[in-house]
Amino acid sequence: MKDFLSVKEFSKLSGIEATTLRYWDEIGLFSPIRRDPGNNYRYYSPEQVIAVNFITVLSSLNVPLKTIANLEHTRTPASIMELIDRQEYVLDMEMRRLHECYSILHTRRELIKRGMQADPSKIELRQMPERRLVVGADNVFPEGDPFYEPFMRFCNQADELRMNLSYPIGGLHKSFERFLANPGQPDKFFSVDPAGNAKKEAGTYLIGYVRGYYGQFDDLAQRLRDYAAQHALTPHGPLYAIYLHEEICLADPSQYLVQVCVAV
Amino acid sequence: MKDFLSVKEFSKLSGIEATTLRYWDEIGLFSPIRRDPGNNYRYYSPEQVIAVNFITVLSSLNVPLKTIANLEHTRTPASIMELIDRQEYVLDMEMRRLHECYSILHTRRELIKRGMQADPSKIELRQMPERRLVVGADNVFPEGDPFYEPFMRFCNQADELRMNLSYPIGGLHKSFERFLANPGQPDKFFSVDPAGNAKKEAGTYLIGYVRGYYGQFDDLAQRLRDYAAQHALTPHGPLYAIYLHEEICLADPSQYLVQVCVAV
DNA sequence: TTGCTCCTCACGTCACGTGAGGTGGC
DNA sequence: TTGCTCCTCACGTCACGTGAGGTGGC
Repeated sequence: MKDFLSVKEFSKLSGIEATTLRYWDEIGLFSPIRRDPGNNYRYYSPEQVIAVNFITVLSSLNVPLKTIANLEHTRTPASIMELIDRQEYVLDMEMRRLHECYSILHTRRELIKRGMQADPSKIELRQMPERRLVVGADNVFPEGDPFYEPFMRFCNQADELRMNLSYPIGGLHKSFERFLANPGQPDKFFSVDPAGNAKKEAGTYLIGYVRGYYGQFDDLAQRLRDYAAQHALTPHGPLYAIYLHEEICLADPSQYLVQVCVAV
Repeated sequence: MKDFLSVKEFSKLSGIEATTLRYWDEIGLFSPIRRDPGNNYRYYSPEQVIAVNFITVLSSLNVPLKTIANLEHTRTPASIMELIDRQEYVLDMEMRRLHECYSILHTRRELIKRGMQADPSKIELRQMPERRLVVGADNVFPEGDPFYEPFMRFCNQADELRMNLSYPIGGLHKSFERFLANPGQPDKFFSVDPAGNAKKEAGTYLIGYVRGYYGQFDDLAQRLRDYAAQHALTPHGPLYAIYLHEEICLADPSQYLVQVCVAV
């Protein structure tokens, strides 16, 4: 059998597992050009590496093996073109998706890191860069449960606002005064999406941290006000509460870490 | 159960199939915050949409559910960061891979289309743009089988030359004269990789097509020579035989379509 | 003879999908 | 009562992976 390759040889040449080659043969996707009539050994030709490489490209793109098998059985230039056309579109979508995932993970990591470095006991004054956001509609807080309804409404806006809820989220208070009056009830929710249509402006911010569930800022509100008074600072513009460590990082809601910042 | 969401409601909010939510509950990856003690109904809280969205991002990146489950059970900022670090690397690799697949499909489609438009009976003169290639080592043709050994050697160089054999391939003859003398035995093989380190120069090329297996150019060689003589053209530089429709497009090797071109 | 490769067959795995049969809420 | 949703349990699916037991080539 000098001019043919055994399963192992062909496996090495093509980079495909021998067990996969047997499976592909079994389902009729890709078979060796000959079988030894005596011992049933599979023998491939070197040229088959071209066809099998094309199959691996498609299968690595999650094209169902049945679809590829159909293609292999008809084998006309037109049908190949058609599949490639479709796949180029799918690939384009997939690459956009991966880009979005990258952006989601990156944004999350940045915020988690910020939370790990934060000292919840301190108020600080720092320059913050611009940050893009997608901001939801005005919240309406009913009696009773403080978060359920407005948060639900925010989530339901996701589609409409082309908002991806995998990004970190936060609450926006229209002014420092409104925060002081109702620290647990943000006027809007937002998601920290770097492709957002709204932005938190760059500038000097008064920053505080607090541990606890979304609604518990009572102590921090006072501390921020005192700090601002002592340093003769006038908060202006909206106040942002970004949930750095929540559900994802910590099982215990009382340990959630929130960063609160307002421009001064 | 006003403040809780049923499986269907949570499914709609999160975009995750109800059956998937049940499966994730079953394997201990993600469970509703409460169960009705009477009928065992699952009830989710709206806040859980944050955690589940993070899970879907990871699972859509093919992180094993067990890995995600471990993460969910420890839930520390440091362990999340570690996973995100790894995933950013994996994502980077994956995006490069998809880019390569896109390039492979695109290059193949271009050549297949060219083949569909070609008229094998005609010789033509055309301007061709530069094309990148990865060229293998010099072929050595032994007696007997004309293709097996050199083609095998070419395939085995793939790793070393960082050559991806999923791109279309072809044969290179160092000169028109060498092609005339031995049309079936190219001096080198090459792969049509747009990121290749070698190139086929842009310029005016004498182009012919032929149907048949890699080695059968006898008629075409003469026709090209006659055409060149009649039009007072002097072929120079290497001759390229690009296999437009082979194994992938056509089951019958006698119908393979090869484009032969040489600069004039 | 020894070690290696090859074969088939059966069963496992992962992340669900699909009914089947039955209960519960408005 | 009707229609809808929910439940569990069992089995199917896709693309392999993993031995188990046995044969064949150098």
